[in-house]
Amino acid sequence: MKRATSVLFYTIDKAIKTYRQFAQEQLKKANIDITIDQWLVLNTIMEQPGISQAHIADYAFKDDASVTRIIEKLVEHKYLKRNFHETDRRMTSLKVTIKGIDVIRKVNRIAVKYRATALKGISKPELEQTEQALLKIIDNCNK
Amino acid sequence: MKRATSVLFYTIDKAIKTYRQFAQEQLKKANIDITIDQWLVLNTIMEQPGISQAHIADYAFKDDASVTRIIEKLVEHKYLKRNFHETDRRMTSLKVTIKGIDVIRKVNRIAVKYRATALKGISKPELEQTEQALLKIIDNCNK
DNA sequence: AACTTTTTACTGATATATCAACTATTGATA
DNA sequence: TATCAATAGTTGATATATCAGTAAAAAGTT
Repeated sequence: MKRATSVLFYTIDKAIKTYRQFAQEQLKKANIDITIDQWLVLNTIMEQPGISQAHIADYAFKDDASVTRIIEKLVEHKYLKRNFHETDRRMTSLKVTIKGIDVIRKVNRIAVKYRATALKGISKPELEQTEQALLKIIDNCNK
Repeated sequence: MKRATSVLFYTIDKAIKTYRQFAQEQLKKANIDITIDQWLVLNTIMEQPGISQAHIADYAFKDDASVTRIIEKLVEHKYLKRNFHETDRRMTSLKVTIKGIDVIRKVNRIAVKYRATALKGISKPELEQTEQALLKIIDNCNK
């Protein structure tokens, strides 16, 4: 981990890992039995009912295979019900259960707080500039 | 993925994943048979001969267990030799092989380029501000 | 309608992350 | 020195990421 050009990527990596650990810890403390990634997928389905797994993958920036397996876990936990799609038999029909709705509510309540904690002391312009820089990196890597 | 506070973490996650994919792709194109994480560990040992696995974990921000397994892969690939430490028998003595030195050289040559590509169009002050914001997040999550 | 391409999802293999439990060794201390 | 605590590393279990390959269905084309 050296100077200037290389160190930023190291810091990005460390920041997201630290944040994830922090977030997961907050959920554990609140006795909420779900991983951050599972929540992300579940919440995506909640917000966009009828969404396909491929679109979940796009939206949550995950691999198709990961989405398939995360959905398996969500079904095991009874946060989600999976059925065949009525008109397109390639697709699955995904329905968040009452238990799933409940866990999302709980997570969201806590998430608002820990996100604020994680961003404390960073001004809005700074946040925006940071986001812009990251978007630029994403763009640069996609060419 | 909603407004203001939550979106940044999503962007951070996406940025580091996109960058990793991009970097890994560059190595593949150059026919270099090593993963980014393996390189990170190997390079750390190269730069700090005699370093313990625990310190590698700290330095590369990885889990102890991950370091153990990454080192296994590096030994399998013959990039690294592992022996018992002479004075402290709990520790391992890690030596980068000629083949290891060679692969590090190759990666470093390419890494300089792809890092520059990934950061193209972002000014030095912007980079520094971005880094500061990320460090602040890390700090906030560690309290 | 027959054929081809695309889409959707799943599966297998491998790599890494994370947490917890564990062994062996060393260091501290009573 | 006998005991206890700390350190270094490994291992197992589980979750996720990534890539490649595959099957089934749907959509497009001739």
